[in-house]
Amino acid sequence: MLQAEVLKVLASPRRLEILHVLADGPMEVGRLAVALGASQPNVSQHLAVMRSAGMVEAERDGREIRYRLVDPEVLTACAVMRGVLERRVDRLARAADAARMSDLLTPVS
Amino acid sequence: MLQAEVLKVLASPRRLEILHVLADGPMEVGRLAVALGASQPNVSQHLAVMRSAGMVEAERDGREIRYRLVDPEVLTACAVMRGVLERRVDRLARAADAARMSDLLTPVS
DNA sequence: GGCACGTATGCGCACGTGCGCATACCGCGC
DNA sequence: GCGCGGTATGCGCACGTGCGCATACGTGCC
Repeated sequence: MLQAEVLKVLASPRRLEILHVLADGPMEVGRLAVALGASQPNVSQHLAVMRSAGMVEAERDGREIRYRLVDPEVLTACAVMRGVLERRVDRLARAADAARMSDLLTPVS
Repeated sequence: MLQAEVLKVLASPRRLEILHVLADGPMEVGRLAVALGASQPNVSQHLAVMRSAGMVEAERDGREIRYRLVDPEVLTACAVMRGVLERRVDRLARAADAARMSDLLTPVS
């Protein structure tokens, strides 16, 4: 399952944040670190992971290095995942409502 | 990032295999274990993870328990991921070709 | 009730990984 | 060359997690 490799890279809150920030356009490491409230080495490390996964590209600009998404399609995948998540939340909410309903019907359970 | 929770569940080779097997219809734990060549406790554990993530549902049938996908949309997400993966492989292949080309042009690098 | 089958759970271990920290590398300006 | 800002790398630790194994639970059958 090669997909697992891609998914492992995405299965990290920090990297997902990086992904969403880079969705609005390329950005340098330092600014990313500030935007995420994380340390620079940490961001750099995550970017290295995403880079070796072919998910982002690095481009040098003077002393700074700008990272950008290689395949914006990953955002589509994230959107689909978000849909799955939302439907799951809806189901949970509905289940909670149903539970409350049955509470009303049988107050002394 | 709630998405990370969903992605963590998917970021496992075994669970992806389970996902794809269940894509062809509900199945019992034992048959899943055989199909995957994994131990029954292991499969049961992964199913528990996917179940508490709201990804699969369990239905009792006699002594056996049949699991099925809750939201087939996750398969769509997997398909998108697969597309991302394939494009990545293509890029790598292209890069390899380019490298071979430059080797031909500059044999004594 | 006892038994066999299918499934779930608890435990221990090995391994991967995210983080902070210190530090090395690199390119620019003086 | 030297210092400085920007980035990458190495190290150690704490934590989560997948696995095998043994075992408990639950269900149908005799």
